[in-house]
Amino acid sequence: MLLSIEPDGPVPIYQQIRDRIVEAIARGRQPAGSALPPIRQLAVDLGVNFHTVNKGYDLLRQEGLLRLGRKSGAVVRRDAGSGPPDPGWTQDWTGRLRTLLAEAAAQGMSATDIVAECEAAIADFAFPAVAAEA
Amino acid sequence: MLLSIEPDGPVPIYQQIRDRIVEAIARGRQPAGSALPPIRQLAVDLGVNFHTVNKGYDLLRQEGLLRLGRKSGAVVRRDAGSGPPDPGWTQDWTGRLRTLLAEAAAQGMSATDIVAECEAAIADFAFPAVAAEA
DNA sequence: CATTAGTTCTATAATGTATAGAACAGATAA
DNA sequence: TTATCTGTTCTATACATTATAGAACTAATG
Repeated sequence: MLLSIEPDGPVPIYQQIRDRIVEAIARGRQPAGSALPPIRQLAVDLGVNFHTVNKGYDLLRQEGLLRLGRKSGAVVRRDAGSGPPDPGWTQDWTGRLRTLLAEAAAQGMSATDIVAECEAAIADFAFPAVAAEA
Repeated sequence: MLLSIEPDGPVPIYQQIRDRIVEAIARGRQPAGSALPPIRQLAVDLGVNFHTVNKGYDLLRQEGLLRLGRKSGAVVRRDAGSGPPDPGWTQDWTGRLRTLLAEAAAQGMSATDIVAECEAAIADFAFPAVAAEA
């Protein structure tokens, strides 16, 4: 199964679809150029309406991560090796990051634990091989 | 001004109120035991309905960060020095963290830049002084 | 030309958000 | 006691979002 969804959760289905695909891209399971399932097919697989999948794909297109074509279908447009992100996006993302990390600090998580969780998450991602490693 | 709000933004007002207070707690500007403005007063200051503020406060109460009393008002219940967070909360938070960091990786941000942003955010927080520092 | 797959349109039901007003329940102070 | 302050609960309305449903359209491919 490419995607797993919680239909009765608090987060909207189209948002879950978007999130799972973003994670798949970050982990290298969907590199730039790879194809995603057609809207209608994925909708059947997940047991949801095809408009819901369309909304998730369209979100990814707005974020620059997907290219949608008539017959070409949904193709990944960006991944970890596609160059630096848009400055406007970075500013927005930083704000969301600070809110999320602030929540951890307020809940009593230590600074070292927070950093450890961040590094553990990053360890699962597929970054392009750097020229100078040694 | 204790709080600033974007009324026409995509994120709900009650969520913004919750987020700003979480950040204030993490930064030590609202330590455990400190009082927040009364619901009706903050509503006037922000120019929103008092039910909206109530919803934000109630969210923080559900998260264990606020204690709400009849006359005592809204008082911060937890901060960075109140001990380790709930395991169930940690699991949920880790999932949200991974999604957010995956977005950065998919957008082309490097691993070192991501870690740097995390550490920059944490640098603004007020963690309790550790016994062994040297 | 037929097929495929995304796109656009209307429509409906359910849920979430924000506002509004009223009343209630404790706790404190005059 | 009485008045005041504070969170709490209730109904109600208006608007936006979410999810479903069906139909038709557009462009590219075989």
